[in-house]
Amino acid sequence: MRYSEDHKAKTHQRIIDEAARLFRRDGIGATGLQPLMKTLGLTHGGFYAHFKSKDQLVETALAHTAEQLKASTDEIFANDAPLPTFIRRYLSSAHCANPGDGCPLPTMSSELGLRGQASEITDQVVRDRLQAIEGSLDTEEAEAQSIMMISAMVGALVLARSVSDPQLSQHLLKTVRQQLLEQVESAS
Amino acid sequence: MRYSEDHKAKTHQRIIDEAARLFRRDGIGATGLQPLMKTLGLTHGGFYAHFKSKDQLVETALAHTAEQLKASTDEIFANDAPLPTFIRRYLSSAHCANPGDGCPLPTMSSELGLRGQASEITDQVVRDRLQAIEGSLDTEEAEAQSIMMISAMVGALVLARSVSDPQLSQHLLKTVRQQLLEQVESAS
DNA sequence: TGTACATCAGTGAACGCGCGTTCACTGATGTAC
DNA sequence: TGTACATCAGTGAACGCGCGTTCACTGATGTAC
Repeated sequence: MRYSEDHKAKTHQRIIDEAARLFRRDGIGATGLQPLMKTLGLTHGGFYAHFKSKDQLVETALAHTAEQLKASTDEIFANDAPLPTFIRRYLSSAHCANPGDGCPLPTMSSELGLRGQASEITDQVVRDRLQAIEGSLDTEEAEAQSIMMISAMVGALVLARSVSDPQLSQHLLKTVRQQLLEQVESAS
Repeated sequence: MRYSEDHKAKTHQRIIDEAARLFRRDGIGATGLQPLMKTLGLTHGGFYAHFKSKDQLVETALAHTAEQLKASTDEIFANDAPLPTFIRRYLSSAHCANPGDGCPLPTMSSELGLRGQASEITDQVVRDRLQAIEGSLDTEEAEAQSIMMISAMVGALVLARSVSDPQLSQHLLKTVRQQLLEQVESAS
């Protein structure tokens, strides 16, 4: 069957989008190409009309996630007083409950650390975020503070997702959220 | 071949120790029973003389890790001014470089979150740590501060292990270490 | 003390399964004449 | 306008591989007589 001109490009993008979701939600290793393609209503053989290998998809999907992340971060930081918004969103129950649509840092640490080329994308994500936060802090020690904030946010999300007690999970999120917001307020 | 009386118990423990290491280093899913047993100089079939299934090993190994962790934490917190020691050890280059011998929280978040029974062990690990830190803080807001500290430490380790640039990695660790140590000093 | 037997931790081939990957094939549509 | 052909995204069976698990077997040692 021959399709319309942009059909292949659309399918290509659908694969990337779904992969970016599943890699973050379930991990790279636990995401099979067969289930991935089935989710899109396709068969697994067709995958190789779009990508050379799973590894190539991983890199593409990671790059796509990084781009998306930068765009949404930049959007937040284009406004006034962006830091409280960023903190509230990052440490929201929604972000905690939907790792597939969120930040890849808390979920993919172990798998990212091992990959050579792909983990350079991680470096850029971390540096971009640090710069954005640092830029909106007027204090001395802005750099150290931005590192502390990012670390606390990533750690809080990791912990909130790891524990099985929902109350403990929410308590961790809420506490770090409030502490960081206070810190931002007192700094301005 | 029949072995000495405590031979089986020793092998049993060797399996648990190695599994606890590999689960933290490579993840549960990525750790195969065949390579695990081979590392111990055994064949894979013998595994089932010791455990009913891989799942049972996972639970046993996780419980063992939690116990070990509690023991080493308690040891640190039995001394005077334990917090600086704990912070320095947790955010050391050695801990960062050897996930297999360290805290399971930064590496196993995604895999732990999905497991029912096993993730209750995680709850206990988190609560134990919080209590230990909280107890050695004399300030008001000791609870909130201990949550912030744990989050920052876990997040810093996750980030330091995720990035590919060693300098960035060390910088993240060092900055969070110094910030937390200052915070502890100023609180006492 | 010497011999026959029981024990059972560990062996290694085999099982079904899902993985990533390959490949001969399909068939609706665009193009050539 | 009608027909023959080329295209190529997607199909689905098949590949080797490592996984978790099963099972008939081994053979050094302890026990019974």
